[in-house]
Amino acid sequence: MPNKKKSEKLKTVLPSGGEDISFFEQVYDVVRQIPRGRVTSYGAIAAYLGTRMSARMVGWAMSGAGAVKPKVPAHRVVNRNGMLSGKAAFATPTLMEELLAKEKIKVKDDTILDFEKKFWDPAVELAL
DNA sequence: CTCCTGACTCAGC
DNA sequence: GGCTGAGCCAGGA
Repeated sequence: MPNKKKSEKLKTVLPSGGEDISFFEQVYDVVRQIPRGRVTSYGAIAAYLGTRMSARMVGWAMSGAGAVKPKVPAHRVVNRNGMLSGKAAFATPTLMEELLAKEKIKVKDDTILDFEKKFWDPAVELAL
């Protein structure tokens, strides 16, 4: 079956230094490390990767989060406001909220309550 | 090959 | 204090 590495398509042009992983994989790696009951923002991940302004790429990387394995808890990633901007990208627009609810995360009006309290900063937790 | 859009964010008005 | 524009990287038409 002609299918082995879909990520190969996402092959990046990262500077030759040893890092062959793409920007997307870096995002996935960080997101997978998000502990249960915690959430983070695209900007935080982007900042952790060193590209604060490329938060869009982070969100976009999440577009393939459901297609990449192992599974990426994209539902724990929201925008800077804590709003579930990407809920529409899930199987169902309510799936994201449900998943968060299972982690004891309260969501009101598509926005995470106590967001800053449940906020998980990779730059701090991972202390890179 | 060029143009546009996209799960964002910041700065300016 | 809310809206608009610009910047970011990458992929699809």
